[in-house]
Amino acid sequence: MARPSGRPMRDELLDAATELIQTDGVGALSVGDVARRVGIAAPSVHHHFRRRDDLIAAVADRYRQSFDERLSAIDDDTAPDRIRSYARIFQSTADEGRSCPCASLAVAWSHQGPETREAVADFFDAQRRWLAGQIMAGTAGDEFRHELDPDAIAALILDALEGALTTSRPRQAPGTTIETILQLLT
Amino acid sequence: MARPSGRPMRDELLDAATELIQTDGVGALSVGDVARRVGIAAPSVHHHFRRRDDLIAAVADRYRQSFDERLSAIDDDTAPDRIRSYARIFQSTADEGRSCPCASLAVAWSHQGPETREAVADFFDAQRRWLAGQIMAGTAGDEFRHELDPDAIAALILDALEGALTTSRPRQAPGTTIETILQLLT
DNA sequence: GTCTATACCAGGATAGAC
DNA sequence: GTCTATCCTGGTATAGAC
Repeated sequence: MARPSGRPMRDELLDAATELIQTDGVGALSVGDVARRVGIAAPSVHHHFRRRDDLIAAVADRYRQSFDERLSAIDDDTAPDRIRSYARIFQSTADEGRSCPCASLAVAWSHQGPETREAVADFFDAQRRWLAGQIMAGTAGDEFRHELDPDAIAALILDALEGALTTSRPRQAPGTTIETILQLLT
Repeated sequence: MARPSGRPMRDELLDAATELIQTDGVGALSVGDVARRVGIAAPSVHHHFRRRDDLIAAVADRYRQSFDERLSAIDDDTAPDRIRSYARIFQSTADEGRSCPCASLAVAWSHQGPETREAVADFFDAQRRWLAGQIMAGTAGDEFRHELDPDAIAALILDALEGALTTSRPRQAPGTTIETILQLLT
C-alpha cells in the first residue's frame, strides 16, 4: 500500500491532513481519509494525534513554522522585491489549486477548538509582523512613500493576498494583486 | 417548537443554512442541523431541496442576489463614499462574527458541485464588475488618480475585503482596510 | 408540506492482540 | 506502532402515512 518513505509518520499524516484542508476544507477532513492517503488504518492515526482536533491544530501550527522558515530565507535587496518573493509563496499555493489552510480554518472559526484558534491567530500575527517590518524598511529607504502606516499596509497586503487566494479559486491569481498594491505604494 | 413566522419555509431553511456556513463552514452544515434550527424534521428539508448540495448552491445564489439589491441601493454622491458604503456591508458581517458564505465555499472548492461553483464564481464576478464601475466613475470625476486600472483596483478591493473578513475572525475589522486603500487611490 | 419509520453508510474513538 | 474488532453516534436519503 505504498508506505516506503523515510519520513516520520507524524509528518506524513500532517502532509495529508494539510492538503485535505487546503482543497476540501476542514469540514471534509476525516481521520479515515487521512489514514487512507498515508496507507495505514484509521485507528492508527490516534496514536499520533489523540483527537481529530489535535491533528487540525498541529496542521495550523506546522504551517506557521514552515512560513517562518520561508520568511527568513527571503533575502532580496529591495523591500518591494522581498514583498514580491513573499507574494510568490501565495502564488504557488494558488497554482497548486490550494487555499491557505489557516484561511480555511478561520472561515470555520466557531467550529474550531482553542488550540487551533490560537495557532491560526499566531500565523496571521506573524505575517503582519514580518510585512510591517518590510514596509518600515521600505519607507526608511525611500522605496515607499514616507507617510505610510506600516501596520495598516501590512494588514492590507496580508488581507489582499489571502483574499486573492480565496477569490481566485474560480479565477486567476494573487501574483497580479501584489503588483497593484506595490504601484500604489511608491 | 417555535414555527410561527410568516416567511416561506424555503427562506427560513436558507437563512439557517447560510448562518451555519458563515460561522462553522460548509463542512459542518448538516441537513439535520438546519432542520432543527427551523423546527421541522430532517427529512422534511428534502421537500424543498432534493439533495444537500442543492441547498448549498441555493445559499450562494441567494447571497449574490441579496448583494445585487444592496448594491443598487447605494447612492452616495462620491465614488469613495459609495465604496465606503460597500465596505460597510463586509464590516457588518464581521461585526456579526460571520464570514462571507462564498469565501467559505471557495475555500472548500474541490468539494463543491458544479451549481455551487458557478454561483460562487458569479458572486465574485458581480462584485468586481460593480467595483470596477465605481473606480471608473471615480477616475473620470477626479476623485481618484487617473492612471488607475479599474479592473485591477476592483479585484484588489474585493480581495482585501474578503481577506479582512477572513483574517479578522481572530482579530479586528475590514472597516480600517478600506480606508487604507482609499488613501492610496487619491 | 410535514410527519414517522426506516435503510444505509460513514465518522470518531476505544480496547486489546500482535 | 500498527492492526482488528467493536461501539456509538450521526449523517443522507427514500417511502409512505397524515
